[in-house]
Amino acid sequence: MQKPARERILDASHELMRTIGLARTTTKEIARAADCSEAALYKHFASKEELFVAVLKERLPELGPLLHRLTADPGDRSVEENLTEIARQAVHFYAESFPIAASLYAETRLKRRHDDSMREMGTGPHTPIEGLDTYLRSEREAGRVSPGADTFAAASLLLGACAQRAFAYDSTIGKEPPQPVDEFAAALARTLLNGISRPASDRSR
Amino acid sequence: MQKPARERILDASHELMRTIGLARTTTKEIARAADCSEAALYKHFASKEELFVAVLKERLPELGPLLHRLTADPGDRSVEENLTEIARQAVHFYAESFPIAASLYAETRLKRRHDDSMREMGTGPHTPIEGLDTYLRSEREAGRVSPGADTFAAASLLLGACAQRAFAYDSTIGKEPPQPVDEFAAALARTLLNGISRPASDRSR
DNA sequence: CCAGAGTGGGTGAGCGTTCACTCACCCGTC
DNA sequence: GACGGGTGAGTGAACGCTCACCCACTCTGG
Repeated sequence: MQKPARERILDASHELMRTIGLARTTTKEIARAADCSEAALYKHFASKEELFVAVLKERLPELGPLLHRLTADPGDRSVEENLTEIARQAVHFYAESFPIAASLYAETRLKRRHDDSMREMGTGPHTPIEGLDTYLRSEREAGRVSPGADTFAAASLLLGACAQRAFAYDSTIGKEPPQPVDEFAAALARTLLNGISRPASDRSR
Repeated sequence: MQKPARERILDASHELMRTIGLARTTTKEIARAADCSEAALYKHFASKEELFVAVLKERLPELGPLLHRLTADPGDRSVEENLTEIARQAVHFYAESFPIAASLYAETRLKRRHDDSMREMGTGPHTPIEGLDTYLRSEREAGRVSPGADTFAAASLLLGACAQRAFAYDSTIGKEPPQPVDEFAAALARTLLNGISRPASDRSR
């Protein structure tokens, strides 16, 4: 036996939730994947629901650190480079966490418990947006972003696009995605910065 | 009895899926809500899974019509007004359809069936993006959008933000949303059009 | 004209299966 | 000898689904 059983159980649950879905992730399947008995699950977790809450709390990745780092120290990269990097990370983050987070909608009881535990920790699905909002505000104060910019709207746009990609294009599994991640991220950052309206100086044409 | 049983069953299933979640929507609950026997369900649908597929196909709203209408005839409203209206509709669309669509991730078998039936109909979660992309391209050709604009990125940004709002802020039920829908939609459209970078003419300050 | 067969929509009871969970018991380590 | 960590064999409940049967209505042949 390699890792301690608790870790193996969490890993196995996480993997099953991602692949066969929350509903089909039964105690029997978890036990088989974690190479232990069903009874062993209950030595480590009081109930299946508590096991799931633990998976959500201990296995889902976070986007916060990157955003905090950039806010604290924007570095010498341009805003566009920073936004591109954020978009790249966000695409990965949502691709990994979205399927599991989404499946909570099938079990509203479990979802409520998870929401509560999130609220206690002062976090939730809205915190990446607020983190990016904060970063953009600091760039605005540094004069690297337009003074009139709506930073919350901008944060919603960028992260929304990344999250949407996770579920709008996973049904097309097998086919390649419409655009490589790097290209997609760069296009988002560029478009968000420049806007799409015809420049005023160009209106006469 | 009012409406035909088939309709009552579809309505009841739809309502239950929204409120208590896909997993807790059992045949017994559906029968009770539709005011008929469990056996009656199977007179109208071959299996529970087929019933769900029917609900998804016949009860989920669509965003396509608005987008096609605007593409065919942009009308005399400005691009910003049109984008604001699209964002408003999209927020409602996603708020209604997202919880159910998301819960499919809990049942990957069912999700695959739904994906297949979507593919046959030539539609899916990516079609609103493509529809908006088409609309923006037509505006670009009409010269009302910057020639260099990446219309796909822009479409991803706008609709992504609307979809994200549906799940990033529904765990905060009880509290009011961070921003009224109309205001949010207007801010998104404005930000997307103008961008957030400091204007070139302003770089000297 | 009308007996009677067929049909669409409905039911109550209950089938087999699977689920989350428990219990009595076991074994190596302080 | 207490105890943390593990097991195999269950348990009751809940699930999706089926079965035999029922009723109201429509069609049809003598």
